Amino acid sequence: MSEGIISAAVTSALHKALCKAQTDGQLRLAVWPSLVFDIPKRAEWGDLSTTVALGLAKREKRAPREIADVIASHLQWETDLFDHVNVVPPGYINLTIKRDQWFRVLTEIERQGIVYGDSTVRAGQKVLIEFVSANPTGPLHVGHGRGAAVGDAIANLLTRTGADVAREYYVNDVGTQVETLGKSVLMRMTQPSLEPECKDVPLPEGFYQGKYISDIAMAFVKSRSPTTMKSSEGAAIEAGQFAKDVLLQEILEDLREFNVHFDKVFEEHTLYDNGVVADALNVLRAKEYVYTLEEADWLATSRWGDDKDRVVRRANGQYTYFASDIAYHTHKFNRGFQQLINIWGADHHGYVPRMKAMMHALGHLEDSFQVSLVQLVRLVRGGKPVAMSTRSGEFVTLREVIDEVGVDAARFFFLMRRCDTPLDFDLDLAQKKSNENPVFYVQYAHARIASLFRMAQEQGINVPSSSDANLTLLGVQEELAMVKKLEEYPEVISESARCLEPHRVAYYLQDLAGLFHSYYYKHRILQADALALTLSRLVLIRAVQTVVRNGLIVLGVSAPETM
RNA sequence: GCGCCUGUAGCUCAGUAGGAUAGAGCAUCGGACUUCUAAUCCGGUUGUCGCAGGUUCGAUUCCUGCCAGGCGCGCCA
Repeated sequence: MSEGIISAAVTSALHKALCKAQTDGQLRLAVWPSLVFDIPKRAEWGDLSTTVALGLAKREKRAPREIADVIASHLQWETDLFDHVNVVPPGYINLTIKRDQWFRVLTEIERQGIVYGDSTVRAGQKVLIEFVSANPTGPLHVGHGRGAAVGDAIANLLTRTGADVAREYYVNDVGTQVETLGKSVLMRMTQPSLEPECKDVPLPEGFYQGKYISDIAMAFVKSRSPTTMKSSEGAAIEAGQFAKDVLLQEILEDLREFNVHFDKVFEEHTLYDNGVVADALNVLRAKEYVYTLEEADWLATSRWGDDKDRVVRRANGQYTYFASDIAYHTHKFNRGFQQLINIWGADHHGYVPRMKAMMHALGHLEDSFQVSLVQLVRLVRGGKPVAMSTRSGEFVTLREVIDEVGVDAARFFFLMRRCDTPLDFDLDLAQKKSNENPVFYVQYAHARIASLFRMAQEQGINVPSSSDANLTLLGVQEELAMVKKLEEYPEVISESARCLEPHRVAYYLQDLAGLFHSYYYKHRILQADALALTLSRLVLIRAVQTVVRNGLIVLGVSAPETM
């Protein structure tokens, strides 16, 4: 179920009402309208409202108000579900749900527990999500961290909607950059720069500058006999391989610490070792999508909207990065994945059109490939941006951020904003233990509920099952508001998954936590002289706790019992 | 020059398969601790939804053109 039980019931009632209207000849309904409704902005407009009548007016050639009246007249019969049905000009149908119906939400959450919010909209779909894929030429920086958090959360969302999801990290270990990496290591070795005081001496432009290069150089020296220390071509390759392996392991270690795990680390060089690149290009050449011009091979991407055709093999015989990517994505499809999702830094957006073109060339729907572009992260401390520069190698690493604010805060902050807008990451705020800090605020709602349960336990009160509580005692406005919010959760998940937008979950959790904190302050939950009320309130807040936890799991943030 | 993203309250941002009087947090001002965690809560203030047209019963949302900011436009990866 991709929507809450109340929404589902209303959809079904609306469907029935339209059928009845059609059978009775009141509406033609040649084209069936989509049964959408939203939560009205104002409470006096009811719990839910639909604009189907407005949408139908043109096709039925009748006033929207009339159509709304017809539909409403049939909805009126659903007396178990609706308290009342109002038609408001120009043709809104406002629905007020019977109060008792709402309590079914609590029973449902109790029944489903950890899977509340899950759906089957992507059942049977094999999805490959490729993310991070940072080049193994240095440690992960904060931007990669955002990509990691976003990719992992999206993968969680897809799993929650029933997809069979594989997480993959693609390693560019072919080409000039590993060579440059090796040369950088050698240069640190051949200069007298292994001495600690020389680590800061900059290398010539175009080489990797970070201090980590010196560390790797030292490790490389230890692992090799001095005779192989010549700065020959062979030594550069060897040093590059060595450095790449070290850095990749460190990257994966950082990601593990960040609770990001991959099903597969896919190394680009295997595509060459196994002839996948040549095969993939041969297939495209057979379709006459690849042609030779001026001794280079081109893929005719401009046929499908790219600005120009792209070189796949250079005149010197070497394949381009794009050739690897063609092979890699061909290989993804060949492994049985139907939907490919890539999470990229926004600076790669210029690459998207040729990827879309590639899909056409490979004979797949353009929609089978989706990219989420993740914008930059700007670290802020004391209200001022933290200086970052990749050129000097003095960027802020993901590890430094994790060490400073913790995994939970880092992940939540990375997921707080829509990923295509730049993110200001406030390092001070992320560490605050107060309501200003959204992570803390949400986690604290979970912990506070756990604390209430402990307190109840001490008084000999266990949280009852919903069937053992009189839920109709839940009557105050704050309680109803929370239940309605809980009912929205499945749709929040399915919509976040559909749009690949995990930030919606973060916003939802802040709203829900806000409702809870406000409720907690206004109404006493544990009341010795009102046991029945206490029991029903415990059922309610357990449902809140379940949903907060489920949402945090999607974001990859822990749900603590105590704080 | 071409392309992509962004432009919503003082700040940071939600909201867009078109819907009713546009929201939240922060900041600011003023309140609430003999209390189940005050690690929290309550109230007040805040808008030409970048600008101009168009589509329509209705546009922050869709289309076109401008303006501003960011990013990208290699036989690099």
